[in-house]
Amino acid sequence: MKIATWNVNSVGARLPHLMRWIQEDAPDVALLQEIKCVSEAFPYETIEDMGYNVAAFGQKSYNGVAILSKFPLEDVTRGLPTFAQDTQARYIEAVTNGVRVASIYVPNGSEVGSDKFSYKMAFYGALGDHATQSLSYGEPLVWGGDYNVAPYAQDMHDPALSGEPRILCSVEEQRALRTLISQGFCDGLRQVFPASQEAGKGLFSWWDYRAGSFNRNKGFRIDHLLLSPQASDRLEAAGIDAHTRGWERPSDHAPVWITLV
DNA sequence: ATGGTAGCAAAGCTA
Repeated sequence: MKIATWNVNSVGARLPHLMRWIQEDAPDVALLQEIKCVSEAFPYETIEDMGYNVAAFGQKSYNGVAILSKFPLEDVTRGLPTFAQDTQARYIEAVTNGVRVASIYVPNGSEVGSDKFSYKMAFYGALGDHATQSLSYGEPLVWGGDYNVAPYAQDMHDPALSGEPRILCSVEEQRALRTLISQGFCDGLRQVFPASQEAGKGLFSWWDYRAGSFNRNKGFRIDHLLLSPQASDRLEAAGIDAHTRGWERPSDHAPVWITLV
């Protein structure tokens, strides 16, 4: 069972890429972020014709998340249950083929110390509360998404940025993501590619559109798949489809995937 | 170096 997460940066603008990637990569489950459209505007027919069930939770112009699956989608939840006051579409959850999956778009945070940064930290707090509940059920759980944090120095093209007061890299953000993982998740990609080994170096999932970041491989690993123990026991393989970032008019993020036995 | 590019939507906001 292959489960992937991808921040597509507008499902409308990226539909040709999404279709090409689905055909080439054939994920069983795709967790999408930043669909940037209302739920009704999702290209359901196009994706359903490719053999997927779709559940979307969108909003106008910004944010928005979706789950695609070759298996039926059951028990769909839109919005973080522990963050009822949130007005932005950043979380959707469903059970598919016996695995409870979530597609998560953590706020970017803009600048460390800003109001948007406080919102990011509050979102992490709500995620932690929901994780406490979710992990208590002892189910296979895969939380995929754009967490907008590079948790360790090895997740940055320049390790010196780690802990610096800049967005994606700060001590506060790293603590928030590491604390979430410590509640009982495993970082799927790091499990397969330890940062201490050669294959674990230079694994990035996002490259800024500006300043030729991709061509210079100035990337960060901010998109993650977090697995409960019942999922990580079944972890077989993992990877990042970085080549999609080299396609014409790409998303600034690349798909991250795992397979479960 | 406070730039640089992309998407939405129609000027500025968000990333």
